[in-house]
Amino acid sequence: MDRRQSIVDAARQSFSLYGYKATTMDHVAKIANVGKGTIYTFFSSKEELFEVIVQELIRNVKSLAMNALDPKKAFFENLHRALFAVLEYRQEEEILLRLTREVRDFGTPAATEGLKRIEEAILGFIKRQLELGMENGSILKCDAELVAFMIFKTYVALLLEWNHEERALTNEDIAMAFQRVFAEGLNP
Amino acid sequence: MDRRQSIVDAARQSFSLYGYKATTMDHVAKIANVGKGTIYTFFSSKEELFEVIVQELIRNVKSLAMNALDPKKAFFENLHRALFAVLEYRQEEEILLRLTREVRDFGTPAATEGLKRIEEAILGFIKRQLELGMENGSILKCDAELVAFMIFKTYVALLLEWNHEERALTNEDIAMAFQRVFAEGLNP
DNA sequence: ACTTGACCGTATTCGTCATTTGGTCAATTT
DNA sequence: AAATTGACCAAATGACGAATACGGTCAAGT
Repeated sequence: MDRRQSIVDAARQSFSLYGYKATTMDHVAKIANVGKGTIYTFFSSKEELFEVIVQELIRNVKSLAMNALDPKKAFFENLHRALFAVLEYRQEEEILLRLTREVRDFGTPAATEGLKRIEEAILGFIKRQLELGMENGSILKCDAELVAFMIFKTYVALLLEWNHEERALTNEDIAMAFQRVFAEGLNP
Repeated sequence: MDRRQSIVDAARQSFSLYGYKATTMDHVAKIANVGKGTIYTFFSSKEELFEVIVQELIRNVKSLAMNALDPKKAFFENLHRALFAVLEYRQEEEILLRLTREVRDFGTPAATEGLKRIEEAILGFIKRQLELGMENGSILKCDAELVAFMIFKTYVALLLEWNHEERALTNEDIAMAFQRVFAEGLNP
């Protein structure tokens, strides 16, 4: 295994366990079994190393979303499937949990920026699906950028902010609400 | 003017300027021109004093929402008018800005709880409007609690989190998006 | 009877010094 | 000659203890 990959793997591990701020380059070097200065032959800074990890996460998210789509299913069902897959990944991927907590607790600039980039990738995916949906007649014409934002924020709020203990939301609850509100609308 | 009201007014002023945490009872006493011990003849604790201010804010929010409704306008236009009024108030009322910032920066428990109570009052208003709308046939049957949550979270995200400098959102943009997505739906 | 502000235990803040960190580069290794 | 290392450095961060502040209390004063 080459050194660059060892360093990237070590960094991913450390960011996952300790977050961005508490990850030291000394520690990354030790995990990777290289001298600290060797890191700087591949990456100009801690931030650039983190950027590589963020790019990785973005690729994973996009891949997950694409793989959740099933050509035989309806537009909104697919959108729900993709979003659910992505947000489920976000709930399980250790490094994302870590970074989310760090941003919430400390507002670390690099972590904040990294998570923002990932969110933008998700929004971009939704926007493209909306545009495709309009082209092939699956949905009516709308402002794709704005609607993507609305859908995403609502979805995230449902998954992360809905806190009624007597009434937990199931995956089906969310899919149905999604269909009811965004697909069908509330007008008689 | 009675002492109790002086104390409440002084507290509102101090919470507005310094937030919950940095507001001291000594300072409130000085603004109100009373001895510190006098505060405790009316309120058993700092939290109880804060609670009175929160109740006030909730009353204001409810009143604003109700006053924005116009019987001659359509359901969603009214809902947008009420939400816009409430969130505009939230953007301008000094104490709410202060508390929001404090929760974001420090997560002060009392401030967090207070803002949550205000949010619940807004959600309650939306839910009631949805229920009334269903009763009089303005909207189709739906899960009022869940839909109120979705509408509110989307609205807040549009007002507070939409950050595209090349494309600021106007009141009309939001009203139209609201109508397009929640009222009409996206299905052909 | 009501009001006050000194007092108290606890919590918080602040200044200081010790330690750590990201990045550098001379020395060492390959 | 090229690649690697880890000691070093200035700046940043953290730990610690003393000083100060805070919410709540109540004896003294009005």
